[in-house]
Amino acid sequence: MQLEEIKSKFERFLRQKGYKITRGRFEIIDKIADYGPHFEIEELVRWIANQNRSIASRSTIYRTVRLLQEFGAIREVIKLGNRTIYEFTAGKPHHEHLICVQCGKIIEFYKEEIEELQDKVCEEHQFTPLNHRLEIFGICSHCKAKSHED
Amino acid sequence: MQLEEIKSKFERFLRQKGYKITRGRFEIIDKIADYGPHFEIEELVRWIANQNRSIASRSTIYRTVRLLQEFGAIREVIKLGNRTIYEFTAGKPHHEHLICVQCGKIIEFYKEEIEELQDKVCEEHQFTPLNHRLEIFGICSHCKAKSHED
DNA sequence: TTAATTGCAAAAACTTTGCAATCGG
DNA sequence: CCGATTGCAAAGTTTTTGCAATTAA
Repeated sequence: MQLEEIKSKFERFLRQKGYKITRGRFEIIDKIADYGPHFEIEELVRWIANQNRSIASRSTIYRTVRLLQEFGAIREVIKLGNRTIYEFTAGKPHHEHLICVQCGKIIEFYKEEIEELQDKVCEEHQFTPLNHRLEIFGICSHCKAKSHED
Repeated sequence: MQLEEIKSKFERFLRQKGYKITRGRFEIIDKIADYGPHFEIEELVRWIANQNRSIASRSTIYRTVRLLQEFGAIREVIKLGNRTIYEFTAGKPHHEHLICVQCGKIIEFYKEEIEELQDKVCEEHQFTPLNHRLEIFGICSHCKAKSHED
């Protein structure tokens, strides 16, 4: 999905909720898209603050991230210790993550069968799933190779 | 695994690390075992503080929870918003969780095939898994039934 | 006009830490 | 005795919020 498409869908979302279309909100989307697929809020706050023209305060960024989660463009994908890593899903299909605990590298994957098995488990428990998150923590191939050098 | 067995393994763990065997640490294990399988730290701190004989301060509880995680008796199993729910795994076999976002109910499940598929994914990425967490958020059967009453 | 939004600073919630006193081995 | 542990209070992080000024509709 194109960025412009997301923004116009977000605009519709805001209208439908009775919220206002402000420049700040859309500039934050641009910045998040620029930043890359994964970010932590404080990281984003500092990054935005360090740019020549500041577009939004810390509170507005926090509030907008919450709004974008509600809208569905952003997801909390990794919870590691006290850190939360968000993903700008931007219409990307659903997927899970491998996280290298050594270098922080994030690898995305999708396994249809895992999804199906989850649905099965939910059925067995008469549980209606809304969303899920699978995080696999470990060591990536690069870090493993590096540790063998010693 | 029996509580006493866990405690004696923990004792060995402490010795092996050059740490000390203190009464506080073992009383905290007892309290966690008493509390139930899932807890949040602040909840536990308040619960312990409200008992006639206080056994450990907030810092000691935080420090001991960290130690027990290192030891492997405790796991961070659910990360929801800014909350962290720990589990006293106590030698229970590995499993994942369904979390009802309405009432907070936690249902444990285990699906061998999901585990196998995860291993397969890791192999495909030459990724060495250390641990993982699968959280499925949704509505439990009880809450669904209740919402149909209206 | 009027209701939502923003920025700021303050507060809240959670967690870690420095330090002096204490305790275990 | 020596080094680890504890409790306390202080500080660190991350996130939320009250409020007055501003802005969108």
